[in-house]
Amino acid sequence: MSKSPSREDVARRVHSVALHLMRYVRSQDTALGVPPAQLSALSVIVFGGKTSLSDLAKAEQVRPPTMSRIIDGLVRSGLVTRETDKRDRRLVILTATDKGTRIMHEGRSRREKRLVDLLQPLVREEIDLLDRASDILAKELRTWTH
Amino acid sequence: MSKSPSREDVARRVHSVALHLMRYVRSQDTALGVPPAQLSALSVIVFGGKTSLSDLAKAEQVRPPTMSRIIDGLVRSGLVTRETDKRDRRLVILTATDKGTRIMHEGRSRREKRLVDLLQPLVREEIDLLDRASDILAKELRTWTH
DNA sequence: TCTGAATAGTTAGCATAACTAACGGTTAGT
DNA sequence: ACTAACCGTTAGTTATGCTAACTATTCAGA
Repeated sequence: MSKSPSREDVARRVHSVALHLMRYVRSQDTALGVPPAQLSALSVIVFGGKTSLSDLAKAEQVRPPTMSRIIDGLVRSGLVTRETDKRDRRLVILTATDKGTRIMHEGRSRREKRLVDLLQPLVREEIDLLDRASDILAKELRTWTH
Repeated sequence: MSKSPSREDVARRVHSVALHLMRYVRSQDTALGVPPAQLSALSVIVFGGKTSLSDLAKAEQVRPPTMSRIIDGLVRSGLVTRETDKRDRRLVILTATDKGTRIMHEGRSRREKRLVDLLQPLVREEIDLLDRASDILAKELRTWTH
């Protein structure tokens, strides 16, 4: 029977693991030729559907000017289209192109493969445990971000 | 009894949680007035002790020229000192100043507090579960990075 | 021992990405 | 109709990533 760890200990470990995990999966993204911030924004556009620029900026926790230039890059690469909303002409509506959608799915697939490789040696019980741990953290993160 | 999730599902959830968790804790770092890459490098110098520039670059998964400039910033802010090794005069030895050490500990404490806040509502069993999950992932990450 | 290869770090030049401040165009409220 | 609020862009600064090319130092072999 091992001693129960303190919240501080667990916080430290969870933080360290999250940090290294992100480094581990991000190494796959360079193959796509799309810079990280653009890739992240594209992901929201593809999987979240059409959005305005401000909403996207909020979702990515970035200021509007920053998002404006990220979109510049995506439009220049033909991955996203920019159009003004008919109802409210102040709004900019972003839509992923076919090319953008294709690249995003490829990227997602690459990252997932990489993570699945990592989880490969784990047994059923460990996989289930990771799933429950993810759920717990996801639930708490939702209460803090919304 | 709920159905066991596939490795792909778990990979997706773990990835998503790690992503949001990093965003959540990083929001605390702006208060320190030290940019993210510099903070990360400083962390290695403070907690890992003296290192050469190349070793630091490897640890941070960055090219030497990039690390050289990150160190420029840390030296300019008086958080780190640069000196050439006596034995091998090609090497640059980085050491954290008192100010650098102080700031690093403050940053670590802020991040941990933030994470402890997140974990606050969780019960004992959930904390233990997160601890085991961290251990599992940490172990797998070690086999892939070393 | 001397000469050439390898290693460590820096400099220069480029692209991406973050910020604030300031601005123009659009909509909404009184 | 006027004013305030809102949305997005432009301009300018700083930070961070890369490759290529360079200097200085060390090492290895003839």
